[in-house]
Amino acid sequence: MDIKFDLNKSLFNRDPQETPLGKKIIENSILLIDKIGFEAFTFKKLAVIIGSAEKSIYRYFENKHMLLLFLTSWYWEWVHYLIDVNIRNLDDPKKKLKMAIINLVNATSENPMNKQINEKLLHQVVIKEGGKAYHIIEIDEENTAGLFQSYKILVKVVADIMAEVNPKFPYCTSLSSNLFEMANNQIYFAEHLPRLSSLKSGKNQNEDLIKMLYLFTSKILY
Amino acid sequence: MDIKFDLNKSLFNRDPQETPLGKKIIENSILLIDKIGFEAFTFKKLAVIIGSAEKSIYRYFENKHMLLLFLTSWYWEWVHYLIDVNIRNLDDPKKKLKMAIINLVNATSENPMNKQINEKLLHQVVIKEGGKAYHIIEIDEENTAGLFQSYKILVKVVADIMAEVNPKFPYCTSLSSNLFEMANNQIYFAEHLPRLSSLKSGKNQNEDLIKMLYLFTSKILY
DNA sequence: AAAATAAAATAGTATTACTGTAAAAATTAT
DNA sequence: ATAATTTTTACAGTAATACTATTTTATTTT
Repeated sequence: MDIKFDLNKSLFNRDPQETPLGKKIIENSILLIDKIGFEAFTFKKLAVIIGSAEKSIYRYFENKHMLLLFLTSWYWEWVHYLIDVNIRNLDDPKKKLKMAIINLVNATSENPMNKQINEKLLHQVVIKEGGKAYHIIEIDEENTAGLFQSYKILVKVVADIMAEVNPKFPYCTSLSSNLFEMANNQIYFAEHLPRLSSLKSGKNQNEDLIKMLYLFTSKILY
Repeated sequence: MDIKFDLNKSLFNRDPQETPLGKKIIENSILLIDKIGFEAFTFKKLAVIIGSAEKSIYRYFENKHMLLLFLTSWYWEWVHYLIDVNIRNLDDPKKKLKMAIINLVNATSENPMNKQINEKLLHQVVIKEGGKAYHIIEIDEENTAGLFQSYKILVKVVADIMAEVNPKFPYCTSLSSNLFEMANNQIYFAEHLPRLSSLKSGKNQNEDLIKMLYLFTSKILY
C-alpha cells in the first residue's frame, strides 16, 4: 500500500503492509470476501488465487477473523485520516460535523491513495461483514488486547466534535457510534432490505444518506 | 412453547413449535449459542446435549443459519406482540411511541409467557448474533423468500406510529429500523465495548437506554 | 393391526481450520 | 561473495465441521 497505518500489532503475526506477499493477501482477500462472503472465505481459496500456500497466509494472520479485524481497522484508520485532513481548516464545529459525515459516507469516492487497497470494495466488505469482527465470543479478551482501538478512537473524534457543538449533550459517544453504525446499516438495508430504509438505492443514495444523517444528528444536538 | 407464532414456513423443514423434540431444540439452542457463540455452535454439539441425533435436528432446520433466523424471527414476533398488546388502549401517538420503545428494550423483563423459550437469553442471543442472520451472501434470495418478514413488519409498525406523530417526517422507516438496531447495539457496546456507548452497564441500564432512545427519537420527530 | 412417519444409531464424505516438516528461494549480515 | 537467517512453497497430516445415506427402532395415524 502506498499509505500505511500503524495498526495494533496483535492484529497480525507479520505486518502485511510491509511485504509484497502481504499486500497481495490484503488486496485479494478484499476481493474474495466481497465475492463469496466471509463465511465461505478460506485461506486455502485465497492461497490458490494468489498462487501461494495456505501456510504462508497463516504466517501473516492467525486466522480469518484476525484478517477481517485487520481490514476493518485499516478502513476506520482511513476514514479517520480523511476526516482529520478535511476538518483541519475548519473552525465552526457544525461545519466539522457535517464534514465528518460527508467523509464517513463518501470515504470511497475520494481519489484512491493506493493501488493495493480498493477502498470502494473495502467499504462494501465493512458494510456487509464488519459487524462480525466484534460480534464474537472472545470480544472481551480481544478488546482488552486493544484490537478495536481504531474504531474506538474514531468514534471519540466525532463524539468530541459533537461535544463542541453542544457541550451539554450527555450522549455524544452513543450518538457518534450510532452515526457510524447507522450509516453502514442504512446503505446495506437500502440495497438488500429496502423495506428497512427510507433511502432509495441508486444514484443519489450517498447524498440522501448524508442529508438524513446530518438532519438526525443536528436535530438531536442543536 | 405456550405461545406460538406463525413464522414463514421456509424458515424450517418442520415446525419446531409443534413437537417435544422441536421445543427441546429451540430451548437448548438458545442456551448453547449464548454459551459458546454462533460460530462454535454445531448441530452435533446440540444433539449430544439434548440426547438426540444430529440428523434429527436436520429434520427441523436445514442448517444452523436457518435456526438462527428462526430464533430472531421468533424474537421479533414476540416484541411485536408485546407492543401490540401494550399500545392497544393508547390514543396519543407520542404515548404509543414511548410504549414501543419501552417494550423493545424491556421485552425480556416481562413475565415470561412460556417455559420453553427463555426470553432474556434469547434477547442476549439476538443482541450478540442477530446481525449474522441477515449479513449473509444469500441475503437477496432469502429476502425474496420472505425470511425477514417478521422484522420488516415490526419496523413498519413502529414507522407508522412515527408517521402518526409527525406525518411530514420523510425518514420514518430509517428512524424505526435504526431504533431497533441502535437499542441492541448500545446494549452490546455498554457491556463489551464501553468506549462506544454513553450508557453505563449496570442496574439502571434499561431505564437509561429508554430515556436516550426516546430523547433521540422525539428530538428528531417533534 | 397395518401403514406411515419420526427418531435414533451408525457410518461415510468433502471441506475446513488448522499444525508440522522439509526443501527451495529470497533476504540480510559479515 | 559467501554464509547465515528468514521467508515462502510444497506436501502431508489431523480433528472437527457440515452435511448425506442407511438401517433399525419407536411412535403416531388410519
